[in-house]
Amino acid sequence: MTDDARASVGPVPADASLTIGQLAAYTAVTVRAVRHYHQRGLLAEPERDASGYRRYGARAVLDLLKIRTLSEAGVPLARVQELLEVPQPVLAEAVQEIEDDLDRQISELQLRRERLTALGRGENALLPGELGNLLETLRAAGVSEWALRAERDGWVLILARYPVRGRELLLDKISWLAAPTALRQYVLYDQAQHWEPDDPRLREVADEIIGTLQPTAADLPEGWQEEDAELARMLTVLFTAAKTPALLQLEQMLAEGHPR
Amino acid sequence: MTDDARASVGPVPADASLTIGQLAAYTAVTVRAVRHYHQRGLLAEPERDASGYRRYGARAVLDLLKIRTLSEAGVPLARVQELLEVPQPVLAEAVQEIEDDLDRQISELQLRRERLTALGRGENALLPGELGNLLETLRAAGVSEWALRAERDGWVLILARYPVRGRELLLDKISWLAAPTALRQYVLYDQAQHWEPDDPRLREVADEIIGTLQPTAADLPEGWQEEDAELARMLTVLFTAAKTPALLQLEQMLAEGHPR
DNA sequence: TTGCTCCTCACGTCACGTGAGGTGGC
DNA sequence: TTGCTCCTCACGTCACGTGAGGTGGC
Repeated sequence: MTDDARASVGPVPADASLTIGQLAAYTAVTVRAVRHYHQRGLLAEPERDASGYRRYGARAVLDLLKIRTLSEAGVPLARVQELLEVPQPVLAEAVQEIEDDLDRQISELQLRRERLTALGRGENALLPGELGNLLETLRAAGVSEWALRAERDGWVLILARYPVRGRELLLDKISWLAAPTALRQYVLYDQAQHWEPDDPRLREVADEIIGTLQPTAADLPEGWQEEDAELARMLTVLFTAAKTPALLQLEQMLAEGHPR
Repeated sequence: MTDDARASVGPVPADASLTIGQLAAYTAVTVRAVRHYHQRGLLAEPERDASGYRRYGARAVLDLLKIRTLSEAGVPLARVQELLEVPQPVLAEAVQEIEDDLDRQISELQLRRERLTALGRGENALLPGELGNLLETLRAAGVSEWALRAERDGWVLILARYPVRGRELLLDKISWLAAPTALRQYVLYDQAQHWEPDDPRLREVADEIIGTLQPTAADLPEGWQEEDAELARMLTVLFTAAKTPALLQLEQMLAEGHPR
């Protein structure tokens, strides 16, 4: 017997070999997976015993641990097969890349975990942070549920279609509302919609608002790019879609432009 | 128009609505996935425009963000569907469990990352730590590659079949080899196999080993449980499978038992 | 005799991916 | 007219899971 012959891990005496169940249990894969790897040619078919049962030696354990390690790291079985036939230094190099990939997967999972936590706080928490902040500010100021929803839905649509300009406009609105007078006017305007069109308080609200700047779609500067004109139209459509008679009356007063 | 009617997010004017591509891009899913969610009944089919194109409002964005968040966390779509119809507090409770699940997934990935690093160091690094240590000790002592492989493969098979008793025996062997004389005898025994059966150095090695304890399968205490008897037979099969003439001669000398 | 493991097909599963063939707006 | 998006089938993919029907060892 030569040293070479002994060095290769040959067939093992049946007494000291493993059944497919033992192999699978030790390497923590399913029996079905082992058979699947045989079918795909990833794992060599071992000898059979008198009953036709597969009998595995130590090589199968090593190979299977390798296959599982790579496969669980997200490597497709086709690629695993390639890597099984490659010398150790090349494998080590490939493993580096797979590790980077796994690190990205872990970061992704941590991101998903954060988004999940957000969902636990309500669906609005899944929206961009700036929008969430705006809605919180308005809610804290006593803005009606309906207005909150209209604000949210309008911005969602705007942001989805114009991510860059939309975000700029949103930040503009947030800084505008940072002024207490602006926020107060917003709340008044919101409350006014439930009044009768001839409610005398409408006049008071109009007088308070007139004279202070309130940006609207109409204020958008001329000469905007086409995208911006499109955006302006979208803003108009969204924020004039559902106005109560009281609001229309209020806007009429504002359009006249001078306090009575 | 009643407050209730306005509060529900109804169909959006086509001018301010999203195409399936815009919706998909903003929520970072594929167009195909959105259609798939429609097919499964997860996401309501929206109105169509004159060309038969789907037109989405803000509700679809919110719903889709919810679906994506849950689905990416590993929740099956069937379960996602259930959770979409559940009130917020119940959802929040479910999210807790899903978070725990995600945490487990992250831990699993970190484990896989460690195993991947081990694979980068060679296939032996995938084996149990104790076995790896044993092999390192022997390699450092100058044991032949063949003996290392035989040792490794033998223990792999033993550990796979008898995880508990096998590990105990392995630890026994490790502590036995901690004694310098034991390690030296191991190395001598290993080297002797390449000599001629009538090499006079065999006598010297035999004389050195005789008188010191070397545990073998034959030393196993009587009255072992059946598993242990089975294990003993396995040990014998494994470690007498491939002996050179020199080793047989050496064992003959050892069996005689007294130094010449 | 019962229970457990093993065997080989072969169809099923899950969440979409990927053409196939065609229409519509700029 | 070209390029891009949209539409609806409908089969394909990946890594096995899951019976179906049968044998073998204790």
